[in-house]
Amino acid sequence: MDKDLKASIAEVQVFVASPRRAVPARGSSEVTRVSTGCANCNLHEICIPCGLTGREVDQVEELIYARRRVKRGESLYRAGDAFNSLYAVRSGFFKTSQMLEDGREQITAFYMAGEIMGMDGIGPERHSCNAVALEDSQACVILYSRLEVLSRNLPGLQQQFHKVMSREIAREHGVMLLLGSMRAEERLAAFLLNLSQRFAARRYSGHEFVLRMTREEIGSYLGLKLETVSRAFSKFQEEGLISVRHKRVGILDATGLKRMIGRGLH
Amino acid sequence: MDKDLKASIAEVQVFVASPRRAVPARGSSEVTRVSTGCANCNLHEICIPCGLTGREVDQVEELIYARRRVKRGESLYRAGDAFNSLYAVRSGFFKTSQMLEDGREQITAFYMAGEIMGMDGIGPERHSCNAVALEDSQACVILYSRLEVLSRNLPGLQQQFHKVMSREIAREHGVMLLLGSMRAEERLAAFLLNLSQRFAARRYSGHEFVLRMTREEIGSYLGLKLETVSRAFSKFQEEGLISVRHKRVGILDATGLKRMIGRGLH
DNA sequence: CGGGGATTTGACACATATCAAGAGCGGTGG
DNA sequence: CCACCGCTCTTGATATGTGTCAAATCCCCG
Repeated sequence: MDKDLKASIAEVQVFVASPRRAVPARGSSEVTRVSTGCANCNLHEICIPCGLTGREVDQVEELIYARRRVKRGESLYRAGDAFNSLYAVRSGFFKTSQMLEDGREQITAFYMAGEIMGMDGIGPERHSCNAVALEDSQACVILYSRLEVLSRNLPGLQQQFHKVMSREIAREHGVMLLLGSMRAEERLAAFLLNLSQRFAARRYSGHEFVLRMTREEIGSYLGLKLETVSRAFSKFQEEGLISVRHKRVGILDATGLKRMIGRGLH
Repeated sequence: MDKDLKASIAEVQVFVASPRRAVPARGSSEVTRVSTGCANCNLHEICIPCGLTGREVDQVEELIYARRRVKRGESLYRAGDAFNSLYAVRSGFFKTSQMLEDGREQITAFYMAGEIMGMDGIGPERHSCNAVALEDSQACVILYSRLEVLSRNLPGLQQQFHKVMSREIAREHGVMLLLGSMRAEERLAAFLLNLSQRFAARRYSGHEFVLRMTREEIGSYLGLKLETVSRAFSKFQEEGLISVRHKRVGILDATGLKRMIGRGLH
């Protein structure tokens, strides 16, 4: 039994008034009652409670049925699973991906702390992609049925939820622009700048960070092969735009990176 | 004054109880009060009212502030415009696109009757892409502020709206899969099958239809150049999968088209 | 400390882009 | 109603960006 699991057991507390039913554990991921609610969570400026008043945040906490620990490489949910809840990343890093029959995998997103996963499942009432942890992670389980009810009574929550969905749509538009009209180096530059920005928004360094995904996963997300990603990294390093050593990346010249996007050839 | 405009004026009726403010006309597009409400609209099985009871549909009609006529090539909204409403396509065909500084355009979607546009504007409270009519078209103006209020009181509407947003996210995942991991011919096959299906859902022929967009626009959507699109059309025709004559397309072998997707090379 | 996956780099292949020319069609105006 | 013009589409020849295959090195994880 590893230390994470021990910690998770120690953390079990009756926090939610009346959990309606059990959430099935998948793989070795573990389900725990939440001990720290949204009000104490340091992500409340980024996550669902963003913009809500203290009283409202207390109510929003009731949404969180439990928290799930997911170890590196394991699934939070899989394509085809029944849809019951959304997930907010509490800690760690996830990827979501779609598969083609022949095994080709397209990564559709990387999620970091405070971001919401699973919204594509609402329509079909079934998850349509796989969510896998890129490192040992935790996700808050947001029961969708409760979210529906609660957001009818809390306009602020309703608004925030709609904005979260809307931003997911807008984000994907950006990815479509990237995949449909940018060249390999532009794609990687856009990707690095995006990561940098998101780390900075979480008060981590936006200038120096560790990639949680492999070159192959970056390639899958960007519609490139891993060798092409690797070559682009090397080229950026030669040009003094970044420093790379395996997964450790330093952004040396963010302006230079921005300049390479959106100007066609050269 | 053309016949469409005359018709639009003839159509003006006080249908909505208290329009709060004028919707500014853009270009030569025209705003009219709606005469036929959602209950009579033949799209109610596809559009927002889908799944609602008759009573509920009556209430949903209050969402529709007006209808806008947009002529071919003109904008329904532009990137940067303040966001006030969503739009449901009443008739015709629209494209939405994102621009890069250097003028590259990525078409992010084609919308046909019953589909909802503009959801990416909710988060930023500003439209983030351009919506242009591909033929003379009409769109129902859904005031977002009313949608928020009404969906708090009509659970069915809330549910339907969330599903519409969710499906938009899922659709974009599909496009990302297409752009990120399919080859030119697979992309076109997927595109044609998708169009065919959507026409069929609207009781038009899914076997024979007229493309509303140019080869260049198809290419922009699929991340290809127009010549590549044209060549793929010709190849499909040679292989007996489809018939093409300019914008008129016949699907001769849907199974064959499906077979070419998702099997890697060849 | 050992082993296997991840990364880098090179050489070459191939899919798609680019450039170019001509044909077809549709809308407009005489 | 016909003829013209311009835009769209098709097709060919060539260029190029990225994929593919291969091998060596590096590290991280167990």
